[in-house]
Amino acid sequence: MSKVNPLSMSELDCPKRCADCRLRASPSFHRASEAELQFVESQRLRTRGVPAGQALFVEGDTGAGLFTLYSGWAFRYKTLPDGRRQILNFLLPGDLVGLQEEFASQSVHGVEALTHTLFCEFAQDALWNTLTAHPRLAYGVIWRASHTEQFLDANLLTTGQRSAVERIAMLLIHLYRRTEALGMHDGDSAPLPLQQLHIADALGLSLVHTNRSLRRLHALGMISIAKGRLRLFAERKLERIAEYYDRPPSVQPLL
Amino acid sequence: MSKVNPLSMSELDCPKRCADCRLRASPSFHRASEAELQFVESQRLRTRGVPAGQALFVEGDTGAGLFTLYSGWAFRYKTLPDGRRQILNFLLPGDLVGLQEEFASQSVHGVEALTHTLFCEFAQDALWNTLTAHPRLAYGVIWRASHTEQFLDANLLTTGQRSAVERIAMLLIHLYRRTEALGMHDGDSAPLPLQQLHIADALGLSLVHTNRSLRRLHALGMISIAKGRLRLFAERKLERIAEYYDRPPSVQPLL
DNA sequence: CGGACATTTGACAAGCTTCAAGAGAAGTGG
DNA sequence: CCACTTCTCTTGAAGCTTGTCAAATGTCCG
Repeated sequence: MSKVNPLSMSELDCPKRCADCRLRASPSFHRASEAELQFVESQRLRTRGVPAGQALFVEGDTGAGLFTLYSGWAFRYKTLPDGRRQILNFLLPGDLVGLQEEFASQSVHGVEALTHTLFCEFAQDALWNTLTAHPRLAYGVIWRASHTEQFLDANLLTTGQRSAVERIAMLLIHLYRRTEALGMHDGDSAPLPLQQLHIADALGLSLVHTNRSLRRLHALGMISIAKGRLRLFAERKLERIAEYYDRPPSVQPLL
Repeated sequence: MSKVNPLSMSELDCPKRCADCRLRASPSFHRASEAELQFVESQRLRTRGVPAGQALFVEGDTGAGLFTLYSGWAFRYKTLPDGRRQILNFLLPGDLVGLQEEFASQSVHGVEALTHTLFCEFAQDALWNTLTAHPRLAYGVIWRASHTEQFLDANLLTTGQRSAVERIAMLLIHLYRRTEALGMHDGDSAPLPLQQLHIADALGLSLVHTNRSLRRLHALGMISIAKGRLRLFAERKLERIAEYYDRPPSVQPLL
């Protein structure tokens, strides 16, 4: 099960020094200066591991802090009182979560792990400290907030306007490319630790209909999902079905 | 047509000095220091008026800048190539738009005016200048980005999980409260310069079904929309229908 | 091997969309 | 100021995508 890829090492612990961070060794992330690294390290409280299926925090929690996902997969979600759940977006290594909690008395969404995950937790006033001490890092935070917003926009377009098959095509392309940009691919297959229920809840579809639509795409020979891995056999055709042509940025900032 | 309310004066021009800004005179916005006011003014390029139904910029435009909505109503949207349109959120005075364009080579959404609007346009490097010179203002920018994200989350929950009537109840409550927080109410009615098509496109519903659902809520005596004004007769009941209990912050930062 | 959970399939119901057309409101020009 | 045009709102009818209920098959793991 051990992988060479640094972004797949969910079983390994997070190093003490940010300078030794596996993420920062990846070409997918901006290089930080020595001073910035030291600063980030000073703002880092601890590492928190969350087993698959467990929550980092849930809706209504108070004092949920600011986190960077170090390894593994997770997702943000909101629920209605009767249990309906909407997955807002999926979190991959490097993603920042908890920015909204900075400005709200209690958390407005939950975060749950899909695989075993490690989060780096930052101090309560880390955002303000960053803003006053390291504008370049703060710029990165805004960059990230802005990109999350971009994906939420895209997802809103999806759930609001696209049909079931279009939605699924869009989500699969999106995740496929994000993992690709992070160097998580293995040959022509991407990791995909989602269950169909996650896909359904992310796209506003029922589980049954999600399954039927997935089968349809499979029957058309366009996709294959097996053993937690996703293969796209007709990326261009899927792109046209979904009318989705976005590509994730190849290099991202990291807090 | 002339109102006493400073936030309704779409027909009036924006003052030269930010210190004279009508928005800043409202208790809905944080007070800025003298230095901050001067700084913001130095970053402001000009005022741009956009007539109702016209675009501030459209998808694919390059070099769209950073704007604050000074007066009037507008909305952000995305479209699919076949014409389907999703309204992402509605913009009210004080709202910041164009942050995403800072980080993208071309704009990923359009902005269209619902009423006659005035936008304050900022310089290309205003964000970076703010970050380095006025962290408190930059904190406000992140606050705003975070709150937009919060609404997008809420809207995603809506389009993904709620039924037509629930969606409409949610949107009407949301807009009702936002206008209320801005002091735009007139007795028990709120301004609502939307057509049913806007409501439909914001919620991912067809125009016809939107109309039917609106009629239903009207027949139940819960709402009334007439002459561009919205009245809610059973706010609590609507709240329970939508399972939507959020309230907008009473005081917001302003760039 | 057994139990829990995920996926798959069938049948039916329902909510929503589409097509179509009339009624009302608002803007335009003579 | 009124006739004309155009846009918005409203309502009916039919059809389709999607949801719900139910149960079988497959898979993982102790």
